Amino acid sequence: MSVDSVINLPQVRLSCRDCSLAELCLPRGLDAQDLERFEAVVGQKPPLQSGELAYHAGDASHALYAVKSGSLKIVMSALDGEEQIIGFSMPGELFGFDGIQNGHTCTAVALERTNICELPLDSISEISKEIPSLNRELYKVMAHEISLDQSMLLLLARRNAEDRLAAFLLSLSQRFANRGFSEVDFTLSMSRHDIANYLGLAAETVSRLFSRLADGGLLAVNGRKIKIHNLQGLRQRVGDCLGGATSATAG
Amino acid sequence: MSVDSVINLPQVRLSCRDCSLAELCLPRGLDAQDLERFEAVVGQKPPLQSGELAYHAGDASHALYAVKSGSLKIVMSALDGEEQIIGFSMPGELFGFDGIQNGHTCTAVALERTNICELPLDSISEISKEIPSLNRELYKVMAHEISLDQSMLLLLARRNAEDRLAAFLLSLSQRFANRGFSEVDFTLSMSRHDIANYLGLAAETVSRLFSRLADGGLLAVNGRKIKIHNLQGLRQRVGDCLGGATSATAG
DNA sequence: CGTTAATTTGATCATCTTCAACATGAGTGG
DNA sequence: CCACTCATGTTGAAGATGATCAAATTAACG
Repeated sequence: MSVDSVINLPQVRLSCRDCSLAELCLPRGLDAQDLERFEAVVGQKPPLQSGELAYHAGDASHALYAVKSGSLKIVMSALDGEEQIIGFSMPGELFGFDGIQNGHTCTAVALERTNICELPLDSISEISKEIPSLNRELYKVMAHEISLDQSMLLLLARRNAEDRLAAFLLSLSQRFANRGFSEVDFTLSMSRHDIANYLGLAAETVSRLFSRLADGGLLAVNGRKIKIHNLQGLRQRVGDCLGGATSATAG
Repeated sequence: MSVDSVINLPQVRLSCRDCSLAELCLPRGLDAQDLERFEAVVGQKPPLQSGELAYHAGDASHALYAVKSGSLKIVMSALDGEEQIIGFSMPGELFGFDGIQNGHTCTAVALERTNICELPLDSISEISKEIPSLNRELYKVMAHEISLDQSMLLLLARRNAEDRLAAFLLSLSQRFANRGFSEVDFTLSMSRHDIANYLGLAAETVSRLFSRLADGGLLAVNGRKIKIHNLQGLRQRVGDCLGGATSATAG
């Protein structure tokens, strides 16, 4: 799972140029010169242990974050204590968009040992004035986030449990593939309970659906280890549901 | 319902300064001088009749839009033809954020006779370089859109049918109030079918829920005319669900 | 005023939730 | 190395919520 490409010293400046995720991350649109200026404002946070928070709902939001290794869940809490997982963030993905206005509306929880880069909003805002392509890229990333959330609305409102899980697995598969990992053979970093919450289902239902998909020969499940045997079949089962939904940036 | 404050000539330049919705709309953060520059790039489209489109999924996206009067639904289509209403846009609200990147992912349909202002992306991008407060405001509006979509995810994933409808009505009530209309007495511009689609329910269920809420004495329903008798009670019924969810900008 | 669309209401059915019991597995301490 | 515990996951059975099908009623509009 580890995608670290640098030694993880807390708070060191780090080079996006040397980062294996640069093609997926915010600076993907920048030329060498602008990239250098961009790097100068990027900080690295100490690694998060599983269960630790990158930020908490209610915190003032002073930065965006990029996942360098590991993964997180982005959780929105209702006033009555009910929680909803809004998305999962994987290496190369940005998170922290929730409540750029009035402080965070979500909490970001590491699902495993996780390294993140910090992009202070002030600095970003400052340099994006002078780097139009960065400004454009930021808009794009936010518009993308909107599209993903909206695809997720369609999934929750119109699809049954099995379609939702299949779409979720396909999304993960796609995201692993984009990062150079196997698209048919991966390990989930989130619990059944987290998957269920994300998909608006009960954990028991998710468990049953995994069994059913496995019985159907589409995939093999061993705890959190997934082997997709029939990617094409899985795609067909999802139907033509989604135009690529289920989160690639979140928060 | 009509909030027109100028005569509706197609494509005329119009004054945001004279618009009764200025406080709700994008230019709310601008001083007099910047407002003038902003106005210069705003165009007005010919009024849309009920059922007409502001844009269609697949169209290149070359503008953001603001509702001047009337209302629209923002609809996302899955490849298999299934449709999901992502939000409803009311006067003073912006829409058209879907697919700023690769063309629109949604279709915007007028629910009644509707006037909209057009903010060409090129011009916006141009002048926002020179008006930092406009740039900031744009980010805020998009971040707000993300928060709303995410609150909607919580609503769809975790709340039952009655809570969803109550939350929807409260959201409308709030938005009418913000626009100077009664918060307890208003007319829906969307059909039961549209409401049901938006809330991930069947139209029959929505109809039954209206009856049930009316039987409970919380409100009176007469077709699309709603009279809320017990706003506080409605709020309690929704519980502490939402931090203000259910769409104020969409698309 | 007649025709069509929208809405309401009823009855039945399916999906998914809930409750409960059991299995598995990692981690701890004897 | 094994027993114990707590967390996580699986499976079964019953029940509830909301969907679907069907029919009746009302509203909208030319």
